[in-house]
Amino acid sequence: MTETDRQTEEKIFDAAAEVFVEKGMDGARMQDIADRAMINKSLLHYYYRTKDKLFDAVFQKLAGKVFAKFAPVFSENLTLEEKLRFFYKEHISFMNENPRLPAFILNEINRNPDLIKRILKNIDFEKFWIMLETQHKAELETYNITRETIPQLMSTIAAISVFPFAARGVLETILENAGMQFGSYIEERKEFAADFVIGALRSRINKKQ
Amino acid sequence: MTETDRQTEEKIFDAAAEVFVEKGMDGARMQDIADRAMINKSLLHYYYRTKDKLFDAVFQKLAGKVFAKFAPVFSENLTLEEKLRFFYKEHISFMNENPRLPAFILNEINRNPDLIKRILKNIDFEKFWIMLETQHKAELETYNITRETIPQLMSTIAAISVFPFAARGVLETILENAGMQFGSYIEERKEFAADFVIGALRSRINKKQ
DNA sequence: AATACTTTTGACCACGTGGTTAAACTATTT
DNA sequence: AAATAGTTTAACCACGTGGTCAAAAGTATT
Repeated sequence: MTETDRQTEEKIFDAAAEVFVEKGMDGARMQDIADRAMINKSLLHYYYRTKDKLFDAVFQKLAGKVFAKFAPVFSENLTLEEKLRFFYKEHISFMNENPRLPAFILNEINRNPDLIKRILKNIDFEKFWIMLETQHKAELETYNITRETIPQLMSTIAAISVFPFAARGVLETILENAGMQFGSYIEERKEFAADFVIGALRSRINKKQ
Repeated sequence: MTETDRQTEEKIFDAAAEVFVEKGMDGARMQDIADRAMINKSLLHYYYRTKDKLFDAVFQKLAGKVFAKFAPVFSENLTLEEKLRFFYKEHISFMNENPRLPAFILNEINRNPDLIKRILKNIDFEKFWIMLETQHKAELETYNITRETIPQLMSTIAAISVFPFAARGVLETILENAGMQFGSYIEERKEFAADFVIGALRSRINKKQ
């Protein structure tokens, strides 16, 4: 099977993913997708009956991929601090290869909050906490991390890696003014992020409230 | 410009701001804006000739307001740590009153990066750094903050307050699963964010590299 | 009261949109 | 080879879109 013989459905999906990520659901045009897939517009409707269904297929797959990227950290046999370094290295690298994905997903969820529920409803956060607790009981105590502080902590950890991509346009302009490149900022960030969070965690030692 | 002029123009602007923030540029409809302003659609075009011009007016004003919120921190006579606490309290409160603003602005910039250049080009970041250096010379040295580390630091500080609003849909769903409210999460965050950053900064003391 | 000017309206338009349909083409089965 | 089922296409459509325009309504000036 040659390059051009790729299955039509796959060609459509890839083209749709490109256009949707670039323009968003509202800004995307079926004709644009058809053009990029180098097929007739009617074929879109033959494989995915409506724009909504096509968007849904694309979103579910891409969003699933992104959220899955948070998981493998827990299968590694590392200390909490090592896991943090591992996470930022992996996660920022992944996002750097798909730089528009975070903003796309966050924005579409903002447009239609139901989109995310299907993806997250399968995740058992209680189980996740138990796993964390059994793997890192001592460390959690040391850092004074409890079930109650998890949301603040986790959202902060995610914020530090995701935000630069969600706010890429702003950041690029500011960095440019300072004579820096977004690319090297991102490279730096892998280490900076881990150092920053680990520093914040260590400062919690012996500060039970 | 008469009294009724201002009223109409203001009514249009407010309605447009609502719709644009809610639906984004692509998703917004001129008819929808006219309906909310309770006027004829033609009147939109009478005051703001095109959708683009109307959007531009709205975006420039809202974005300007948001970025201006970062400034007043520097006019206060406080230590760096106090300023951080002050900033998070003020900034998160402001965003909580306009919860869709951050996602809207970030997304529209992502759609059209030129939008932000007009706003940021007037800001002199060199002057900003000099101000910071003169106000907090000793502290910057203590925390080992240099001109080079500023972008990483500042983007991290912003990330921690902005991200929860940009990712509100995801966060709300996750918090719900854990039996928590977004509102109380945000209230907690004002203090958590400051503690976290201050902790990270303190861990930099005597760690010159 | 008449005039000139501004604001508001309804009717209208060209165009791009997502979507449909019937026919043409291709592969598979009989 | 013929019939059948699946794939692809061009032509088409209803509709919503941003935008226009001339006339009406309202207001200020003379």
